[in-house]
Amino acid sequence: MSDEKTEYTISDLAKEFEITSRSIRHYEDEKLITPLRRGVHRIYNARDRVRLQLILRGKRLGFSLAEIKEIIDIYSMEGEQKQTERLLELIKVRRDSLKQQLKDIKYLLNEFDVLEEKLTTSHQSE
Amino acid sequence: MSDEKTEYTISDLAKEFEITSRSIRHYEDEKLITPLRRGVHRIYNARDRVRLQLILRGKRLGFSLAEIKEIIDIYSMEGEQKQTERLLELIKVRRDSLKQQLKDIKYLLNEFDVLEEKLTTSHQSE
DNA sequence: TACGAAGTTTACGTTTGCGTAAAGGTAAGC
DNA sequence: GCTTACCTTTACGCAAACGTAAACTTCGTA
Repeated sequence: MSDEKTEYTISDLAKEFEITSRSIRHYEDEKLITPLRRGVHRIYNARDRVRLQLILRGKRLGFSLAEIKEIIDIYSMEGEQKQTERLLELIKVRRDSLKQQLKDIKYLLNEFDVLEEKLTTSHQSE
Repeated sequence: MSDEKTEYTISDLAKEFEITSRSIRHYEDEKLITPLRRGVHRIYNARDRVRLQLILRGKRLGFSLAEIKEIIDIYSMEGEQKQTERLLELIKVRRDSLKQQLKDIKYLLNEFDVLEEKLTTSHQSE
């Protein structure tokens, strides 16, 4: 009845996302994720798991861990009395960057289409 | 009547793309671009300029220089008798990666929309 | 309770992508 | 020929993002 699962060990998450435990500990060193401790062992919850997903998504997009931390911090501050203006500014910058990436991707995908077309048709006519 | 311009110095390109000459030389060290030489000086042509654009596009997408070289090599082999199968395979891998990035970007852009909405309306109601 | 699997900290090593001198060669204009 | 701006190579430096080894500790279970 609970949300899927409520607790994970470091190797649970490492396996699920196909990364090393070392990486996860590194993200913790860099303050991107802060699991609870049961004694000396790290205990991750659903929230931590979502954070890890965000980290990996950010990495796939080419963001540095510092940038990802910035983005994650935006999320963590939700519904706060923080500096709303600053948050909106951060979002704007990030959004512009992502939109540029969108263009780049569409350009490359199109190039691939053209190239593939060229390759398969020339292969056909032999 | 020719194509825009036929020759560029290293600083021409550095200025145009807002990077350092050092970076361009580094890309050459890594075999991503190989300009002609007039004596000891590097001379870049339109083709080199396109390559540089591809390099920067790849970087914006988070690819490593090694990966970008692989992509560029695909282009350079166009219309050859190389291993067509291998090229199609490389394209497929790259395309899958780009499509994943597309998903990631759309996800984040949507999150930003939601977050911005939340921020501006709550700001309004105060 | 003894063993093996998995977890922990500490710390040095490695790769990538340039930055940054150092020490000079070259080309254009005066 | 001298200055100035720009180019060259060589090479050490450095931050980021982990890899990897060492030397334990802890937990499940047989």
